[in-house]
Amino acid sequence: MYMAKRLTADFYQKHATELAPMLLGKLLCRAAADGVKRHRITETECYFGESDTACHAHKGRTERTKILYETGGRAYVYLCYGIHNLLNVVTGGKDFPEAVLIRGIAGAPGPGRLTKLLQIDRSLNGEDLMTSDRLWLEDDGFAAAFSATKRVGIDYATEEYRNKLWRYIMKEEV
DNA sequence: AAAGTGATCATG
DNA sequence: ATGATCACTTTG
Repeated sequence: MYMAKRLTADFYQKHATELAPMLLGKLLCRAAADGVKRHRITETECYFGESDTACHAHKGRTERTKILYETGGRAYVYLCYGIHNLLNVVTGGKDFPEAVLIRGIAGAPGPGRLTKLLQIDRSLNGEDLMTSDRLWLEDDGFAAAFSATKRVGIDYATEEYRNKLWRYIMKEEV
């Protein structure tokens, strides 16, 4: 048996392209009034650098995107379509913008649904996942099989980047 | 298929 | 100050 342990700095400093599939099967942990809830991540998607036309930072550093340029291990939460809070994990080294969008957890498919369930909103933007007592990630040794597909909802990106297989979906447990 | 909803960013 | 644009979800 493997004790769940919090993910640490060296893990988050990998590139988003490498880390996105590794986040599948990890536990998204959220402190609530009635205790800590843990949810297994089932779907992720990565956004990688200013050259990625789907990445929020593709037009450079702004007030909203500056968190993406930080060293990996922070949360990037933003409001999408005026309604949904979307949770990303900032990855990689300092001054290179990249992140992994958490698109689904067990029992709550959809990036907007899971944040509603876990009550994650922009007050958690910038949260340090390595030290926070409100939001963090753990590894309990679960190894996930997965498939890679194209990202969704990014019609505005160039064809090259629309076609990247940067969405990772965990296969059903058997 | 289309609305709902509001922060963000570029433009004036 | 204003307007276009969205990394979605729900409803019909």
